[in-house]
Amino acid sequence: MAKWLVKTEPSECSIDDFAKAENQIIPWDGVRNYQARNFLKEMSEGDEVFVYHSSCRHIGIAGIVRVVKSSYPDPTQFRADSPYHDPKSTRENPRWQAVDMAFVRKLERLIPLDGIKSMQGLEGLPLIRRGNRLSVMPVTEEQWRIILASA
DNA sequence: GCCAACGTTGGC
DNA sequence: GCCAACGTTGGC
Repeated sequence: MAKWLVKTEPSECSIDDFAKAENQIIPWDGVRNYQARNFLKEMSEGDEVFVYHSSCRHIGIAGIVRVVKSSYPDPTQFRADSPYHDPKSTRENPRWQAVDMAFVRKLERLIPLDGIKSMQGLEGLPLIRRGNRLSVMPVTEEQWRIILASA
């Protein structure tokens, strides 16, 4: 079972939104970066995912969700009224993918970015690499264990 | 295929 | 609000 991390602005979609959502499921759509999309395609049902809150007051990992539906064409790319609309994408050859994720739990205390940066053994984690902008990334079992051990 | 210009991300 | 870093676009 693979592990992942996704970034989100909590004003858009937070771990609390997962807890409150119908069936506690939210489609993870609107990803418009090829590298991130390729990781979405690799996700399988049951994979666990850290939810990282970015661009906000308390930056860090706030909770855990789980993939409940593996990748499918992101419907927002076809909607002319969506901010995620991509006029170059077609139904026959869709560019962008989404997955469905479900709430697992909120961490009792957020794991702050500073803490993550100071942990030993996370050197390979894209999140803490300088200038990194990847919004969907793999997390190794070892990295997952190290991060959770601090929670 | 190169690369400058531009828009976006995201921490501070 | 600032700005460094990065990805994308488009002219050539």
